[in-house]
Amino acid sequence: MTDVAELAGVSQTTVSFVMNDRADIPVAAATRRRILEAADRLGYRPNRAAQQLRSQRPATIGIVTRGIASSPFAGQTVLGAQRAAHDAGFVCMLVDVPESGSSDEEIANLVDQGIGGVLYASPRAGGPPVEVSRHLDGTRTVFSYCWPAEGANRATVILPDDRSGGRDAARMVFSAGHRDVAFVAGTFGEWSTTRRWEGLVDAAAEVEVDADDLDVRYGDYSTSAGRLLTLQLWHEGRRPTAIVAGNDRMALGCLLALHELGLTVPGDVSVVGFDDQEYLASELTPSLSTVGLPFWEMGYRAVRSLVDSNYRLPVGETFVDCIPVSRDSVRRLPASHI
Amino acid sequence: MTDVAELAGVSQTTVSFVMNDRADIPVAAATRRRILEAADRLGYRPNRAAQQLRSQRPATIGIVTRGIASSPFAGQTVLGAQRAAHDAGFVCMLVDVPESGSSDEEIANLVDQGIGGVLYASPRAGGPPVEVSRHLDGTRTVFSYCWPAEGANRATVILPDDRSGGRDAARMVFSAGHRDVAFVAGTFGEWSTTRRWEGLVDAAAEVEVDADDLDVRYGDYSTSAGRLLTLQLWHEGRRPTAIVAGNDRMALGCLLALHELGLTVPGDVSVVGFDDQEYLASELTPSLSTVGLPFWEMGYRAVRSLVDSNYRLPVGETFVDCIPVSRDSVRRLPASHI
DNA sequence: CTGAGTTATCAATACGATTTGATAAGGGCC
DNA sequence: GGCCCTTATCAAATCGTATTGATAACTCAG
Repeated sequence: MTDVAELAGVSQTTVSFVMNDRADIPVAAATRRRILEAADRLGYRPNRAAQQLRSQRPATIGIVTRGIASSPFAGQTVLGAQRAAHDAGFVCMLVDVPESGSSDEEIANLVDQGIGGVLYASPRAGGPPVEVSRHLDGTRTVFSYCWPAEGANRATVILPDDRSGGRDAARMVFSAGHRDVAFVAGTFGEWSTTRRWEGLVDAAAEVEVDADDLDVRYGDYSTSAGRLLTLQLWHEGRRPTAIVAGNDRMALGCLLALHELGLTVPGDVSVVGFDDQEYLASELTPSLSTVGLPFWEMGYRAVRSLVDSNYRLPVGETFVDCIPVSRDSVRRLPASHI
Repeated sequence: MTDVAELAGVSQTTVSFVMNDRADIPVAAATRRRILEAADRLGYRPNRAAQQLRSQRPATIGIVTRGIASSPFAGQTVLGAQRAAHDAGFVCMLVDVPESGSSDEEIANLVDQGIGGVLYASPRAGGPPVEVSRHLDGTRTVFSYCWPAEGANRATVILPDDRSGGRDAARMVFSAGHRDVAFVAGTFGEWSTTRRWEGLVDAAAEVEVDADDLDVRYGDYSTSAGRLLTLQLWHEGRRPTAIVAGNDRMALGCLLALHELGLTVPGDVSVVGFDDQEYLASELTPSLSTVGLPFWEMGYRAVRSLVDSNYRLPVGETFVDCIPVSRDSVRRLPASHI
């Protein structure tokens, strides 16, 4: 910056004013031009460390992910977060932590960076609540698809609206005329599982189907569980015309099981998934009707709330709508069938 | 730090020496203890910006990923990278860029941070070569599973050994007695596809199978391509006893197709995948024998080479072994069958 | 012509650490 | 005792920027 000042024949102070586009300080147009030219010629780039040291204003956002590696989804959250950070002139620092265990040191490292806030992102609502490191005590934190172990009611949490998502999924089959529907669900008791089930019940009520007539079986969100539960249904003599699966992997399991049973999808049975998992849902045969989770938007809104004072997420839970995607795995039943 | 010095009754200089564990400067044990105690009491944490400004030593590594969001693999690279960075006291800054298009500004941002080096990570060798931003000119860069568009021969590149991986995959079926093997391959001409094919030919030679007797068909690494190519094989009257698929998604396509054809896996046909894709390979029925890619190690070694001067990746290509995983989708043929 | 207000610029300081060069005290040797 | 070497400590300079308070030149109303 001193070099630029010298080349432009002004003081370093003035250069700083120009570089920061300070509206409250007038700089002659000619001077401004000379400075910008000099900066350009010298390829001047600001020294972030110096900026930060002097201004004390944070310029980076910490993203703490639980299991980015194991999930095809966490990445979307990170992308949304990055966009929001970038829009506000922030940069992102990423730390991945195991689902349990504190990684205290990593977090401390992050905080030392002079962070403007932290996004704590999980790819799913399962697993234990987040043990928040003490090092984050003075730092604004937003939780995405997870809750802190302590003070969850005072935390800012952003969540997909799994309930309305479940409703969306169920409507896909109900509106196609199906009435005998099975729910091949994920892990029993897990937040998302319960919410999706509630949504399914909502949708059933809309078409005057009694919730008790819905056959629900719980597994663990894996492909093999989807397959086994489906086989189990048939072995018990149940013959639903449609299956709503807990997620796309389970839906794949359903597909495999139905194949084994000599049934076709959607000819004999319709199947709906959940997640709109990349490289999976759209590629299966038939392509899977499913409900996508709004990870990108969750990441975006969470971080925007950290960097943009005109935009604040409220304390408590904020829900973001899921994104239903209609594809080929649902067949409309002929009217006579109903 | 000044506070710590005051509380401990020493100069700030001495505190700095203790905090940095400087071996070349002797500090009395008692003094050291007093300082550490004071630091602990005050909850002292160093100001990274100040450290960096003064020392001019970089403390962060930039990770540029192409498409972290869309891939279940990139995450592993990031994890390995993070471990290596952390081990050397570095922290990671992450930027995701679209596969084509420069994201110049994001990269400039990264470099301004005072970066110690950059890892350019792609989840697959496909796509166009990386257009490296000019802003990275003075920065040491390592490429993982991709090459720079310019000066590729002078770049440091770390790659999975897809050829030996292909060999591993093929050996799984050859050593189980299969001789009539089809290769349901990925995108034609793509680096990985070619290398895997070469490996397959290597393995064929080992058991004296002529490469011309291998039936190879190219698709695009998608599940639906795997399915269509498999159906096509059978429609043309081919009856291989084993299929080596270009990746796990294609292997899944094979499974689906074989189901449709009324065949069982591995009873009638054995299938081998590639990637050991999380949530997929191990969950299918039968669980998929496959070959994992060493993403974690690639990330680790790449970044270690940036932060640890005792460990340097050579200029040019470095290959890391793939990780064969034997599961249930391959059946050993009875000896009489051969 | 004067004083106040505006415009354009700068000198000096502070941010919190690292690093350099200096100083003082103690020990060993002749 | 004088000299040198080692040990233990510190004062001061420095990194590159943002910020504050001052200054000089100019404008304009009275």
